[in-house]
Amino acid sequence: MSGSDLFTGTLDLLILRTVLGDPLHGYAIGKSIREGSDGILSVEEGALYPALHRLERRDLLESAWGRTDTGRRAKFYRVTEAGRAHLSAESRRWEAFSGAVATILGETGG
Amino acid sequence: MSGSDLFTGTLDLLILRTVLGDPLHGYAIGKSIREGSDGILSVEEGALYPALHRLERRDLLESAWGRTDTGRRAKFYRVTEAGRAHLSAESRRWEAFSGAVATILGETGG
DNA sequence: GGCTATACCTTGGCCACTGAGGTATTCCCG
DNA sequence: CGGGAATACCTCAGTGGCCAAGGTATAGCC
Repeated sequence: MSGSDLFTGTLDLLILRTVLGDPLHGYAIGKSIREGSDGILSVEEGALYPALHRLERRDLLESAWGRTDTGRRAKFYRVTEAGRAHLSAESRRWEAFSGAVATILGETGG
Repeated sequence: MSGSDLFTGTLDLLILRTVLGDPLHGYAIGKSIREGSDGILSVEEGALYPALHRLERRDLLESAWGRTDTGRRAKFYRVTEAGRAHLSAESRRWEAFSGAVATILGETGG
C-alpha cells in the first residue's frame, strides 16, 4: 500500500462497472474511473492492462479491436453475461464488506 | 483474493481501531473484528500476527505480556500516539476511497 | 519538426493474504 | 483423570495484485 493506490481487490469491480454501459477501450476505462471519482481512484496502467487481460481470460470481459472517435486503433471491452453476474455478486460482497468496515470504524461515533 | 478474505489493506485500520479503547491481545483482536462485523470480516491468524508485528515495528502499536481474565499468558497491544494519528489519517483515506467506489458502482442506480 | 496526449503492452520487485503447519496451556465433559 | 476443544502464540511457502519504470506507435497541434 504505497499511499495513493487502490485498496487491492476493487479494481476488477470498478472496471466491470465502468464497462457495463457502452463498451470502452482500456485507456478510456482508466480515465473514466479516475475522473468519475474526482481523482481519488487513480488506476496505474501497470495494474489496468493486466486486470483487463485477467478479466478476459476469465470470460468476464470480451474484447474487439476498433477505432476511437479520433481514428485511433484501440481495444474495446464488453461485459459478458458471466461478467454481469460476477459484477452483481461482487458488488453485494463489496457492500457487505465496506458496511462492516464502517461499522467497526464508527463504533463509539469517533 | 481468494473469495472470503478482506480487501487487502484494511486490516491495519481495523486492528488500530479495535485496540483504540482498552488494550487487547492478538487473539481477542481477531475475535472482536469477526464478531463486531457479524462474521463478515474474518481475520486469518496468518494475517493477524504479521500485521500486529508490522504495526509494532512501525511504532503504531506497543505490546506487553500479561494475563487474560482466565489466567492465560497473552500479549496485549496498545495504540501509540503515532498510531492514533495514523488511524485518523487512514480512516479519512478509507472514507474517501469507499465513497469513491460507491459513487462509481452506484452510477445509474444499479 | 517536435512535443503532448492517446493507446497499447511487459517486466521486476514488493508485500499482504491464505492455508497449513507448529507449540503450549486451560477448560470442560464424561 | 483422560481427551478433545478452545485459547493463545507463532512461522513459512505459495499466490497474486499492485507500483514504478520501461517500451512501442500514432494522432493532433503549433
